[in-house]
Amino acid sequence: MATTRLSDVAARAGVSVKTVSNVINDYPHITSRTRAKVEAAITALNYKPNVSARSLRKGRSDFIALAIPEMASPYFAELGAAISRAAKKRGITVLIDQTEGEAGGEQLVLDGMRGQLIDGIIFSPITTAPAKIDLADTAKPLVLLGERHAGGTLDHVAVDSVQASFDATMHLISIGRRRIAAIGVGGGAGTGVVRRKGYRKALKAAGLAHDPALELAGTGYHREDGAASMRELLALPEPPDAVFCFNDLLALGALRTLAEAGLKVPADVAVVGFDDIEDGRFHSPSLTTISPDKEWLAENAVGLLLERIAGSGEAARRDLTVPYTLQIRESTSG
Amino acid sequence: MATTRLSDVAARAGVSVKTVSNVINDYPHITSRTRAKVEAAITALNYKPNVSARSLRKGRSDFIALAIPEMASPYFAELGAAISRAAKKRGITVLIDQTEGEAGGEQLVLDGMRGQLIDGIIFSPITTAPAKIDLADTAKPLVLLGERHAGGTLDHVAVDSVQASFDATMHLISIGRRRIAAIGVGGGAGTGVVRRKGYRKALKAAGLAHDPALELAGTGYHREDGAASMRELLALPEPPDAVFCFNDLLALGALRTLAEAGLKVPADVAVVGFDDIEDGRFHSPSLTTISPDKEWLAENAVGLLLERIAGSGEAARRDLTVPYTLQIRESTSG
DNA sequence: CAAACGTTGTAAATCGATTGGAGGGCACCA
DNA sequence: TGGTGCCCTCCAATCGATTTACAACGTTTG
Repeated sequence: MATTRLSDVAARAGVSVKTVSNVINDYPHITSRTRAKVEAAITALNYKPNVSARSLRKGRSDFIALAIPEMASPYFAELGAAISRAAKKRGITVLIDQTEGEAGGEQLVLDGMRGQLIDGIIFSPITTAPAKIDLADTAKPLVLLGERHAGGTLDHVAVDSVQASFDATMHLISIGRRRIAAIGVGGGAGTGVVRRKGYRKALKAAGLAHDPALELAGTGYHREDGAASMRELLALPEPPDAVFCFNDLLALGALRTLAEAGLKVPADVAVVGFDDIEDGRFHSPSLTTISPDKEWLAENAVGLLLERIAGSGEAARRDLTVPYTLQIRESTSG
Repeated sequence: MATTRLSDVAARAGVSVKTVSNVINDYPHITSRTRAKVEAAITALNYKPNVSARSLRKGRSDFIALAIPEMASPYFAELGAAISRAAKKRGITVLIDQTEGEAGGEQLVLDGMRGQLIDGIIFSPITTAPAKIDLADTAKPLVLLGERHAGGTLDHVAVDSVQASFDATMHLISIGRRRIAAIGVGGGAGTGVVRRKGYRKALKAAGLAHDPALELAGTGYHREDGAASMRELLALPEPPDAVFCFNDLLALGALRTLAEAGLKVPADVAVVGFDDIEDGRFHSPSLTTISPDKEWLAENAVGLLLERIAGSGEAARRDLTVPYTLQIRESTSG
């Protein structure tokens, strides 16, 4: 229980504090005998350097923050898990911040929250306008996830949403659908806009008419929003024969509504999602979806942030594009 | 960018450092005028106390850790979200630790990990034997989630799993099922054992024979495990007419298998889960399940831990029982 | 044999916030 | 005007690790 200090280790190993510090911080000029002695003492005493003291002195804590709208949302939970793992591999710890999708919470992230403890932030905004984020003087390195916007100045990691949405829509077209709806066009932080762009582009490429009645904004990106939007679509005089949902939760909600209505998927209505959460893989019917490589995303977001933290600062801004695949499952190929 | 210090605030407000500290730490004997001046300076400079320095000095960081098997698992994601919220309300921050269900990871939690930064731990073990946990000298207050075991010495918050499982099984019996399987009896850290106890108790109470072939251990608590176990059950010469799955993920996996087999739920097989994750509420059919009050759980786990942290120490061990309800949905009442 | 080198010890300062004690200044009351 | 509180300042020490500068020691090498 008595907290062991560096000096305790030094005493135990019969060396000076300086030497122990040298060992811990991988300094050159240390005999392997000394190093062994010190390491033995460290494990014997189960010594763990005091994070507060170290961070206070070094100005680095090896903590980074991940700011996401909500961790109970499967996509963010999976992302958080991947980022935590990626960080842990590099010896750093991730603090997860739920912004609750509120502007206030996100603003808090942008201000130097958490009193200089964290070394940097991976931020997945949802309400804050991109332009505002760029202006924020965070004092800490910041990597953005999610849709990019022109003229940004921050490092960025994201899927090419336009292309992915184009692919998803083209897939629906390729299986013979002609009346394709989109759910989620009003989505946060530009997501809706960008994915709609890909969707419209595909319709145009296929020479299909664009019907505004088939573009549903909804109020959020959850299952219930998808369910509600789908109900609206079914109430249309001429309901769609396919739906592209801008994330998997919306799609799962839509599937629920379709099941309640007694419609067959994909026979009556085909459904495509976006995110590839595990939930969709086990659903009946399983969900066709855009599958971003989350491990890649996590690795690179963390890597990018750590480079920023290590680097003196003025390197050029970088934009990484996350690889993705279209996972074709039962919801479009009965 | 220049990190503002306490002394900067003092200078700006025209008072001494001590006074600013007094204001921040809510000391008595401060004129409202002075307080106002200081607070104005704080907001003007956007001052945030340096967590490292404060924690070093005070020996408290207002950080607690939540150690869970994996945050990508919906139940834990929802729990983590609830606990984060509960903690934030009290001004403290939650670090989430994924033990990955590995003994090593859990052991790390038990050792005083994170170098004295955290004030306490909320621990949801899965592989570590309960007895071992009790013995661990964590040096930090620890609250356990999950199944309790006799003779424990640590604070504990959990659902009465035996009773809940009894209720779940009785519900299946009450709708006329007679051949009721259980999936997950081999589950981690005592969960399987305790829930099986309630399951068997219900069978016995109803005078139903207990068939060992209907108790599936499986290898984990994920969808794929549930799907695999269900396949085994269907391969039986005399398959069950109902299944009680020890968590919702298992149940969702089982539902998937049933759908693939072309069986109707609940007509052919009724299914009950445990946890009430959002996923099950939107599934078709929606999942009947034991619904623990997660908000209550979060509030009380955090509250209990904070009391421990604040208290000098020797208060008696406490055991809190989380309220739950049986949510009857389509998977048992078509 | 002496200079050079490599390894470790000593001593002291630093990071920023907190805290205790001694004392100064002020207002208010008698 | 003298006295009593109350509010606040000043000074110094502390938390634990890191880091700098320099000294001391032993070994190797020219």
